[in-house]
Parts: sequence; structure tokens; C-alpha cells
Amino acid sequence: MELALSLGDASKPFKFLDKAAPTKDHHLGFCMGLGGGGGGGGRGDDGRRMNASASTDPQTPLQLDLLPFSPVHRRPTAAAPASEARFPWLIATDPARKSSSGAMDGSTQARRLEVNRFSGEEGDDGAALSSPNSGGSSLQMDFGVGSGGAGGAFGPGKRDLEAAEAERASDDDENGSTRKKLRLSKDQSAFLEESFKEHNTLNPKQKLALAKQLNLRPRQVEVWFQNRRARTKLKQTEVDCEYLKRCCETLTEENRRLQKELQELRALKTSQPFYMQLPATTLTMCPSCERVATTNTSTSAAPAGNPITTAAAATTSGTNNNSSTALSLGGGGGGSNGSSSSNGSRNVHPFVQQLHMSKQQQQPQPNQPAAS
DNA sequence: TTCACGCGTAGCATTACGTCA
DNA sequence: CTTGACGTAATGCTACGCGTG
Repeated sequence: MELALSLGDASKPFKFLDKAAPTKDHHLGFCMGLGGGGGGGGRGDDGRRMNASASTDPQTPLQLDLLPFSPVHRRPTAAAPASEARFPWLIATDPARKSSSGAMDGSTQARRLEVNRFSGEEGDDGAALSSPNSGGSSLQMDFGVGSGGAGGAFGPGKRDLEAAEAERASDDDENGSTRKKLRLSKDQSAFLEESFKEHNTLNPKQKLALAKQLNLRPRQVEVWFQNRRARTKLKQTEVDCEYLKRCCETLTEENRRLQKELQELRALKTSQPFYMQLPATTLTMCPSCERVATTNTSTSAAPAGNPITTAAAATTSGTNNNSSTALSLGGGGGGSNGSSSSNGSRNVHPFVQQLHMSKQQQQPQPNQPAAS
């Protein structure tokens, strides 16, 4: 049993940067597919990583939408040019940003804008910044230095907390020892989420582009995606667990039901001497799928409405003293494979058909219907 | 062709910080 | 005001694929 988490088509190019902005009311989310097949999907360039990927299994019997998802994106308009339409929060929706660009005094503005922001001077040298020892924490808190005014589009541009945080960070910069944790703004997170829906992994180009768009360091983008994948996997595990739990319950119930039926059959067998005259029956199990085989000899001994059909199987030799019963399990329980033989010969399991054939060869019963 | 090496990125476990009830 | 739970950014480590000499 396998769970596949569909997070978009990994084969698609990284389109989010070319797309128009997500709508203001766009939903962030993903859907999970519970599949029953072998492991498909996986990273495009690396097959060994298979989780959190779109399921290619055609079976995909169950899909859970954990969050609503809307693929619709807003197109850039004349009123909202592409750069702004791509980032609708740049326009007017963020009151904090309004304040940052409006009534805020210069120093405060600079301070707020530069929190979370990687300075443009860093350029595309993501590798250097990626080093955990590169002092990125202190660097990113190096607000007010080289603010240049151009950046800050994706800076949080809000939250007095961050200003206070920045002040504390500036203190930390002096000793340079503490790790400073930054909270991404909602807008940044939303955009990253949108990107994650497109691709849950990043190539260097995409990473740099995203970092530039969001005014973050490439390392931050990278870390965000790593953590996001981890969260996705965790959710998947939870869903997996839930699904297995349901399966277990179903099977337990099925087992209980079968045990009950078996008891009934045994009671019936002892109460009716007719059964004693029947030839030995066998509980036949398919060696490949371990499914109990059906032999349709239409004894109709089962109680009415009984999903289990009993059949007195003809034995290959009269010397077989084993008392056995061929049971046909109906489609009940969680099974969806249509193993029930009630549909006639079309859906009869190959193993069952093989049984029929062997029996017909050994004990031909020309007028015997195939259905149970 | 094979091997060693470096680089980049993945997953994973863990830490540490910020937020909230 | 304190505290514990929780979410999450960040760190450190290992493994793998790939390109290169």
C-alpha cells in the first residue's frame, strides 16, 4: 500500500515566475492521493526520492484534499503591471506595507524593509551564502546597511515586532554568536507556497530567482523548501497512518464476519446430515494473491443473504477424506478488486477459473452455471 | 574505462526562536 | 508575568548523483 502526495506535476517547468500573480483569494494547499500501486513519481532527475511527488499510479483510488486549491492565477493587467500583479501584496492589501511606505519615517522604514532581506550586493552568489558558516544570520539582520531603497518589496514591511527583533538582532550582531530566527512575512510565505505547488524542489536558477523576488537569501529559500518538504512528508505520514488504520479496522471487521460465517457453516454442517454425505470440500487459496477461491458447484447451502457461498467441491479422488469448504468472499469490506464471483465468469479470478477448468476436466458438469 | 574528488542538493534529526493560549 | 506547547527557521550531518581531471 502506498500513499502518493500530489503536489503538482514535477515534469512541468517552473512556471510560477512566468505566471501572473495568484489571486488575492487564492488558496494554498495540496491534495494527497492514496494509491495502491507500486512506487511511482519521484524527482525528475533522481528516482531515489519518491515521496511528496505526484502519483503516476493509475489506480489512485482515493484522494484527499487537505486544503482547497485553486490553480487560477491572475493575469497582469494594465492597472496592475506584471511586476505588481505577480505580487498582489505589493499593491495595497498589506496595511503594514502601506504604513512602511507611507507614514513611516525614514529610519523606521529602512529598518523594517531590511529585515529578512538579503542585500542586493550579494548578487547571485548563493553558494557562498549557503554556507552555514557564512554568517548569514548576522548578514540578513544587517538592516539599514545598503538599503538602497530598491529592495524591500517582499520584505515584511510590517510588524513592530520585527523592528524590535531587528534591534535585538543588532545587539546579537555584536557578539555574533546567537542564531537569529526570522519569520517570513505572510506574503513571502504565500509566494513560496505558490512556488512549492509548482515545484517542490528547486534548481539553482529557480532558487536564485525566488530569492531575488522575495528579497531573501537563496539559502533561506532553500531552507524553506526543505522544511516545507519535511512538513509535507509529515502530513503524508499522518494520512498514511490514518488510511492504514481504516484498513486495519476494515480487515478486522471482515475477519470477524468470516469467523462468524464459519461458525454458522460448521453448525449447519453438524445439524444437517446431508452435509456429511457430500464429498470433501477444500478451502482453496490462490497462491499468488492469497484470495480464497470459489468453486461453483451450487450447493446453495448457505443461508439466504449470506455473502459467503458454500460449495461442495468435487474432489479429484474419492479417497479424499478431508472435509473442506470453498468459500467465495463477496465484495464486502474494503476490497475493490471485484473478486466476487457473483458477476459471472467475466470477473472470476483467474485462479478460480483455473479451478473450474481443472474440475471440469476431472468431473464434467455440463449444465453447471458459472455464477455462484 | 575506472577512480577519486568536489560540488550541489536531498532527506533527516535536531536545535533554537517566536507566538500564543 | 510566566510557562508550556506548538510551529517553523535554521543548523549539522550523511548520502547520492553528476561533472571533471
